[in-house]
Amino acid sequence: MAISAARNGEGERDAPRTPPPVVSRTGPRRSESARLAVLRAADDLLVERGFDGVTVEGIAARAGVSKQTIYRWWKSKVDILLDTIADDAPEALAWEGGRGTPEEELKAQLRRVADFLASPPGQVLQALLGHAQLDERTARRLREGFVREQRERDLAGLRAVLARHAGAELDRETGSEVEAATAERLLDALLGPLYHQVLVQGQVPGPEFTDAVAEWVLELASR
Amino acid sequence: MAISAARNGEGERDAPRTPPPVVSRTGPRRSESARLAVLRAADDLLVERGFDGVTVEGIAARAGVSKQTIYRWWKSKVDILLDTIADDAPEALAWEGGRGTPEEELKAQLRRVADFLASPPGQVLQALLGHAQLDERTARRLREGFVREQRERDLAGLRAVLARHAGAELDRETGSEVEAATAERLLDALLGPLYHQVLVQGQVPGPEFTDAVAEWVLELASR
Amino acid sequence: MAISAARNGEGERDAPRTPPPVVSRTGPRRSESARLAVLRAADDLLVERGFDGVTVEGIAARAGVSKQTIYRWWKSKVDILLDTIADDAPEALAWEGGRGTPEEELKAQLRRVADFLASPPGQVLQALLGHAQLDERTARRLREGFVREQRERDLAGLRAVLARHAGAELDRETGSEVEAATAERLLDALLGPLYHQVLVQGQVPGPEFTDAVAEWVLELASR
Amino acid sequence: MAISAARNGEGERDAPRTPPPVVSRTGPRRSESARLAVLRAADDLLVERGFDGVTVEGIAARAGVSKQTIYRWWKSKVDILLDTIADDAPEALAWEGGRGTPEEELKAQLRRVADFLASPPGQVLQALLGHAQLDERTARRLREGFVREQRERDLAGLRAVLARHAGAELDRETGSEVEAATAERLLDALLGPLYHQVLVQGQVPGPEFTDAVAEWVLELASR
DNA sequence: AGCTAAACGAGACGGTACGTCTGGTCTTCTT
DNA sequence: AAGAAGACCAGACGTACCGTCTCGTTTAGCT
Repeated sequence: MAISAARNGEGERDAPRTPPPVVSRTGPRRSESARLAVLRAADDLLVERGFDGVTVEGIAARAGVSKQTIYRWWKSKVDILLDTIADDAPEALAWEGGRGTPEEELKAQLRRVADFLASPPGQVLQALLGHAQLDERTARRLREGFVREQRERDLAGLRAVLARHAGAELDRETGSEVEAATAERLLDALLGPLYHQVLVQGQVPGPEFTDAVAEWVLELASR
Repeated sequence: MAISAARNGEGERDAPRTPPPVVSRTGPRRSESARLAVLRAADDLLVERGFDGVTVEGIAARAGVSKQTIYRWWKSKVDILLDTIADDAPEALAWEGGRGTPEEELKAQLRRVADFLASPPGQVLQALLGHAQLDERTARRLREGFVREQRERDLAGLRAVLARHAGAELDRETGSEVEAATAERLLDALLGPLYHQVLVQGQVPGPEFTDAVAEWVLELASR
Repeated sequence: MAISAARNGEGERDAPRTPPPVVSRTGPRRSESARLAVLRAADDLLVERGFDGVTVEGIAARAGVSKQTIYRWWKSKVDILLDTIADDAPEALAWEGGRGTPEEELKAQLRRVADFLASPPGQVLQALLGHAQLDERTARRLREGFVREQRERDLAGLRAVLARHAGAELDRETGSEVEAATAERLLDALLGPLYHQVLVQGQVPGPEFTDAVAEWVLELASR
Repeated sequence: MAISAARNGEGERDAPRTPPPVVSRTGPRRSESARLAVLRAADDLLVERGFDGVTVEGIAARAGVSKQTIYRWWKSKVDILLDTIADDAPEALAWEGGRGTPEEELKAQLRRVADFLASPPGQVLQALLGHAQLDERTARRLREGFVREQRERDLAGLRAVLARHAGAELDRETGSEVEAATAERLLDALLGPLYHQVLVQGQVPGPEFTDAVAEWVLELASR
């Protein structure tokens, strides 16, 4: 729900970010096939050769597109990679509300995040998170864009689950809604260990890890 | 304790990893002042201009040293940065056992980690963790070196604290020693949220955050 | 006289060289204002910024015309410049027969050539002659077009002057008409030093230079 | 004679024009083989593909040298071409004093110039003269360098021939030395027609042309 | 008064070369 | 032998124009 709303709000967002042309204009429109070929090529190169193996020239060559076409629409290879996750990540990381018990849902969601991080788009995200440590501009764009949006989706999803969880546990009490600051910290408790494993230890943990973390978070949520 | 032992074992480790020259030799020895100037210059440049602003040529220029001298002793700028944290991090991240209650000690330790991450050597570590996402070689060297060693120190420290905590809570029970796998997960629960804040959200959280996390970990440890 | 004939024959020559449309047609005709704006812009740019400063895009921008409009009517910027001199040069370089003595006429003509070379259209010619050294296609078009035609006009003009000169000198002799090959060489003797000064030495010589050359040519013509 | 003197004065001139290093310096010296490979490649490319076919990248590729090495020593491809003629032209255009009669010597010299212009280095000169019409910087460098120096050599050579010619004609008269300004103009009369043919008409004339011009110049020199 | 075809503006696109930058390696001289 | 100096190959960077190619819009003449 939150997701489809979000999708509505950003449907064309990966297309040129210029505001809709107020005056009618003439001439050819941006080539959608070129755009997709570039995103595809960047993604492939990153998985195949790693971040340093992604070069604008390499993308251009593999996408069958000229360098200038890339520079017309993107400022850097980082911009391109940001677009690829903007295309792929939101649906892969969407909360699927209301399937099974809260515990089941939370475990499923955390597994989904782990699976995503292991997938090609997830590798792109890892690389961008890495580059964000090295480059302030990348950091800002990533955090003000994807990270912030995803965090909002995650907060909404988590709070929904916790509300159901609290309701099921004691449906007579009043304090149904989780306090905002608490939800933030519980989200960190949920995602932190996973990202720590991935970014610091360099491995995507399996279900036994994510399931245990999910259980802990529910325990902590119950005080 | 564990730390000073580690220090003994790695005293010159940041110097060239070649085994000590067995046969006597002639000619000038490696210039220690050059080595320090290089490490210093690399650190300064990273803080001032960020990772991309650190170049071997730039380090050479600022350290008043020739490029070849750097390449003679280090393979890359990453090697240099690895050396700088090997010098600084272990003591900054050492567990100071037995001061106050277990809870106080755990909170203090987590604050110490946060403070370290905000300090110049911590920025170097952040940058290296970032670069490790982009470069397999860096990832291996960092994780097989500093990350592994620090994790061992952290595990030992955490288990000591938990033992004290368990003992204080119920000193009649048998299960004093925390199970290894559980300690690993509790360590992730302790450090994960902090690293997540730093690496993903891009901000070093304050004491209210780290204290809350430390409390949760103790809660979880008590089942 | 010969000139006006030539002008008749090439009046629209700078317009598209396509044969007149046999079938009747509809739609707008070529915009004369666009054509003039382009020629004007090209000329201005060449004088202001030199040959390399003349770009098709620059011409289009300054003329307020689209690139495609230029490429519809000209194949290259060289084509445009060729058109500008085809418009201007023939009259500026015309021989004005029968004013004063042969010597006066010859001197006046050579001064006129020098003046032309110093004028904006003359700079265009210099640039085209320069470019002809670098580009075979330009060389052919320039030499088969303007250069050949101008040479014919010059030969005719010179022979007329020499005929008058010979007649005045010894009007009893038979050999009035100058032999064709000789006239060619005398023309080279007349123009060569001037062009040499301009193209090799890089300066347009003054009247004392051109007058002396003209005198010499008359001397040589008298054997 | 004048030539060998000139050669002495410019022996290393094509090497880096920086003054001899006053302070002793260390490190590798400029690679002479790279320098020669570059000059050679530029010359070849010009003859094979024309001026526009000469690109810095193409030269680098053919010479087996990196672009940076070229840009370290030359500012542009024009600089490289200037060096190639500085290497080749002076000897090809040297006056060989005192062989045969003045007339024979003058004819031989003019033929030599024509032959040079038809040779590969002569094509380079043509191209540079062409480019000098298009680019002020090239013009200055060419004229202040090679053109000026060659003109001095030519003036000396011509004056020597004319002196012999005047002496042979009337060895009792006083006015042996030709006046400077006159020599300049006679040189223009000698070279002008040839360069005019080459640069404007686009063809290198044969001996019948150059011989006739040489004869005329001697005639004019005799008043 | 339409109809229709050309001319035109705007500008996206694949290319090619530019001149700059840094990375690592290697060579030469000095200490 | 270590070190300073710096030449060298390699290759990506981001820019500038090129000449070609759609697109819609505007404008004449012809029905």
